[in-house]
Amino acid sequence: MSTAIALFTSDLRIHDQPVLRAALDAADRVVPLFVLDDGVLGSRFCAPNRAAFLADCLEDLDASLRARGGRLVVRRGDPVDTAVRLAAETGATAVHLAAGVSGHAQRREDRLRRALGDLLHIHDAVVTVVAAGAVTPAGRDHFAVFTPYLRRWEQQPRRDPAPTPRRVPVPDGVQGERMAEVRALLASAAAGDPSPALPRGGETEGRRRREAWLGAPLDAYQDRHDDLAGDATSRLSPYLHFGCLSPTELVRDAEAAPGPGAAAFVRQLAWRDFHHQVLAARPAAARLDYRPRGDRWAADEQELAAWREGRTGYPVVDAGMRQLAHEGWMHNRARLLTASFLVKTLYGDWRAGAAHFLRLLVDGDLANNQLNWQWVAGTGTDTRPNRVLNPLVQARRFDPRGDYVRRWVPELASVEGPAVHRPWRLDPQRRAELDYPEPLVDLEEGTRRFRQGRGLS
DNA sequence: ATGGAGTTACC
DNA sequence: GTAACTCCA
Repeated sequence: MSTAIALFTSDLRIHDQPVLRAALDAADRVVPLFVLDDGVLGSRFCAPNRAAFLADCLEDLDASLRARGGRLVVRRGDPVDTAVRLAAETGATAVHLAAGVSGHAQRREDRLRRALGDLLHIHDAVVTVVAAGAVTPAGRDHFAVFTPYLRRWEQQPRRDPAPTPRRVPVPDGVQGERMAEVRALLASAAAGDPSPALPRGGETEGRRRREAWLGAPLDAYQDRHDDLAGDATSRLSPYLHFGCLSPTELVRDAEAAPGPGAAAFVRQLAWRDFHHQVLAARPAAARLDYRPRGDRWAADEQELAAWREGRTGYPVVDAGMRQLAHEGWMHNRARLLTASFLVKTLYGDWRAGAAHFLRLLVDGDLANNQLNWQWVAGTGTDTRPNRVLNPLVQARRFDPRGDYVRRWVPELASVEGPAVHRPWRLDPQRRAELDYPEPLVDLEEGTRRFRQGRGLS
């Protein structure tokens, strides 16, 4: 009787799960293992929203495995030590793992390889459609420009989705935490309570939302995905981040849908792969400027706090920040405009903004988050560093009636129409009644502030 | 405003 | 010939 370990990370699903599939194909019995990483649990990365979502994912995965005669083994500790110890304990002759792109994932992979040698099997294209590094430009290790990347990405042959296992035979007597204990551990390790309107995690919920999204016509996506109040986005990002959904399956099924909306949606999924291949090649870009531009970031702590709490005095910015706090999620257009406000208007360091997003976003993904922030900050792969998103222009374009603001900024709920975007123009008595902050900076009087640090000798 | 055309640089 | 860069939007 041979045994293999399927080490789950950001691939918490049983459908199109190459890691689990390979373990099952290669051995008689499989230990599906998830390690609550002490290094993550005890750090600032243990964000309440993702910890709660993760508990849902693990519970759902355990239930799916139990329905197939198995279960999920969850242990707390160092993932490498835990996997090595479990391999010795069960006599496992193989450990299967999905390739990761972050520095943390790469170090974990390296340590596992040193400890396990040939026993370790790394699987590509589990968390992305095209594996990081699978396509590269001549003479470089990664693409720095999206359009040529997309061309190659589209031509790349797709992996066939792995068949869903019917039976998962798990050896008897393998110790693991009970699911109630897992949830309690995650809740106590998290620094604070989850957002009130956090979505439910797990593959089952993810697939339900996937079917709903693909079942409705995708036509409108191209025209409406930027509309803040319309909220016509898939909201599948948390499920993709935790691997509850296979991006390969999602792209295949979206491509089967007709029309330009489907292509626009697939394009967004390609951006995900693009950022993953950048981070895999430059893991330090999670912290350091991809292209250092000599910026001198200037926002003070009070301005930063006002931004975090959604009281900058710019209603569309504050609406985004409050949606983030309430749902653990923000409309992508709002992410761009709130990020631009911090970085380009207040001159706040993108790292501070990215850290706040990572604390709250339930889909908070190192590659997408840090590299999108760098894109906005002008330090990323983009070669146009001086792009500024004016919140008033963004508001007019993407929340023309002001509905998004009224939904998320209750102080302004009584202000009708697009006037809600400029509360400073209301008469003074009305403004006093609203109890809404004065704008942190004036963007209407031609006093546009330019970023500092550029062009200085 | 997560672009396009034209140019440069390097395979 | 391809990807990155520059300028122009």
